[in-house]
Amino acid sequence: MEGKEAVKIENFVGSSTFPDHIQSCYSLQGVFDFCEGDKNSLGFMELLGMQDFSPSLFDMLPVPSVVQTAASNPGVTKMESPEALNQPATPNTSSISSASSEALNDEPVKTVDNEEEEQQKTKKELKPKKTTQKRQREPRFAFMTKSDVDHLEDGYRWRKYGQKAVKNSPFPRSYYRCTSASCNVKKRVERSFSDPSIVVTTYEGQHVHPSPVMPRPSFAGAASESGFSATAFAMPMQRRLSLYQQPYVNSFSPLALGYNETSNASFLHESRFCTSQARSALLEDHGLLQDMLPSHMLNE
DNA sequence: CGCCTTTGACCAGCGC
DNA sequence: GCGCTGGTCAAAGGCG
Repeated sequence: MEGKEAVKIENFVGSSTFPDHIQSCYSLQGVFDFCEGDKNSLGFMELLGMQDFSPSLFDMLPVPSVVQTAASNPGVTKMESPEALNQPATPNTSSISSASSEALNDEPVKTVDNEEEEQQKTKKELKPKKTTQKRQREPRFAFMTKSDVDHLEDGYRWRKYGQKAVKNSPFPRSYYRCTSASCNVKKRVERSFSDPSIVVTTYEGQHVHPSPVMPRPSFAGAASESGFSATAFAMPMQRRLSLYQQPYVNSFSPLALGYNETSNASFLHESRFCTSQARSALLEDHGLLQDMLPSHMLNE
């Protein structure tokens, strides 16, 4: 990913607890500005320490990335950084969230195995349950999506392993785990208390495998779901929203002007780019996109 | 039959 | 120490 697609993440203040963030993020209109291009700013992937994706995963995906227009409809489908309070603000971006610093590297790789074994031992003695070691936290990324469905299609297969009522929210929180063996990515899905139409998804961890889900012939860019080189990307979701989701149009996007949501796959993909300059850069840099976008879009 | 969801119980962390 | 809450487990059941 290039810096030109940097995410603008404003400083979040306050708690690091998720619910609080949901609140605060949601209320933060314009948390992400799409059009103020600071090409030097760090992009989302940089935040994640994934600078080696080239072209960026985002750009490879023709999938509708629902980008929220902070101006007209606050809080919808924004990426959040609920737990990235320590991350440097990265001016400029669109649908992105941020890495949680809380667990990024504080995980002493050291004797995790040993610890785990010990703990498993002790726990088995107590109860044949729970193999959790000292609750290690993976980097987490959260973002909001306006959607009717809770579980958004993101190209990966998930198994629901729990659901809990959340305090101060009438909506339960669902817990999903990537079904791929050896991939311990998890995600939590819940609806925003303040706006039930908004789904807050929190990814935790990074996929260590390509997206296993073959595309349903949904989008024009059906390749989307599979073409995703999910090398280590935990939250492709913002790029792969299913048709169930109400596409959110980034009103800042020049493409949005001539495109409506019916062509969401292409449009939304583009929606991150706010200036024609950025767009042309996109077209130059990412030939892939050219294959995927309707020609008339490219001409625009 | 395999995979998934549901759901109640359990556990750990945290605040009081 | 106790209670609350979030997170996870695992049995049971459903579905294709």
